[in-house]
Amino acid sequence: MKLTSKGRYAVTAMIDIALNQNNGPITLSLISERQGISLSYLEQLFAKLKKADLVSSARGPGGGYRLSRSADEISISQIIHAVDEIIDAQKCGGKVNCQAGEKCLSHELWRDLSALMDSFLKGISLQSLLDKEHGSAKEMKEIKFG
Amino acid sequence: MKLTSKGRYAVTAMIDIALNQNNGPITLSLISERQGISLSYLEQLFAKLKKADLVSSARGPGGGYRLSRSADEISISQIIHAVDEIIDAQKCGGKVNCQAGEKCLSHELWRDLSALMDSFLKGISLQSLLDKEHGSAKEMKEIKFG
DNA sequence: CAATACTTGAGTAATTTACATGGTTATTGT
DNA sequence: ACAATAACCATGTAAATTACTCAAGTATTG
Repeated sequence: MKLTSKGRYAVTAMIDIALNQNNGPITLSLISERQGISLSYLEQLFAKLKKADLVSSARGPGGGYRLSRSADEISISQIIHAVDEIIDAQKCGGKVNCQAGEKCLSHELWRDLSALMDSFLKGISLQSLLDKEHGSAKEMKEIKFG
Repeated sequence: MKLTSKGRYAVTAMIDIALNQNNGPITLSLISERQGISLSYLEQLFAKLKKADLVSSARGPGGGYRLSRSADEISISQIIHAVDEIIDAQKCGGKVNCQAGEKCLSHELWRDLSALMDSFLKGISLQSLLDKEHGSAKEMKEIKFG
């Protein structure tokens, strides 16, 4: 779980598409203008978003990107994970015996927290963000430690 | 709201202290050895953690750091915020009129998400992490959009 | 007074971020 | 067929951030 401005750019772009895709596919040029993100950077991001099957593309005039699924089937977690690489929680492997040590305990606890945060973001869909009406309490009831 | 490996280091270090501070203050050298973080980097992080009043320090032999409050009064949110600077959600100010535009709408939605995420991490205390028994459902009931 | 350990600061290699540039391929309308 | 469009692809890079080294200073203990 990692959360940087890169993830913000991705989520922002996905929001832009979700809001405008009624009239057909959205070009990256349009998103670039509207959101103030460089075209080149958007290309990088959308290569990953496509690889993660969150958007589909159409070439040529009238082409662009659209969501590959309905907005309530796309979670914020998926978007973040598509573009932001994961924080390596264990560099334990190596000389140090890190099976029962203090080190691994802390790492384990961090991994728990990371999983918890991910579950949280899995419960928030792109659509619910747009609607501003995702009752988080309802969705959160399922989240527990493994 | 920002979340990088820097935040992970901070949380890990705080966990280390919480687990060991019974016998008195914990030195950064110890944390450095146990967690595999460089002393110099820990010094940077703990300067901020102290500034945020999450730890208190004692100099000289037998000195070190301890939590400035009980572990269940320190939230993960506080730790993260102490070391990780906030993502600038609005670069809208400038030439573009960004009061009602698409741009500001996306930014507003991101800010909502950010706030939601923060509320979530506010509900998780250092202690509950250690206990692995923070029923998130109970805590989450309060979280709603503004 | 010597050892400890926090405090402070300057400097730096490595990585990541965000962008620029210059192409190529596929699709559309004329 | 032929432009125009827009996704795709690759390389390069300035700026920022990360995580660290090194070197001093200051407060506390025994």
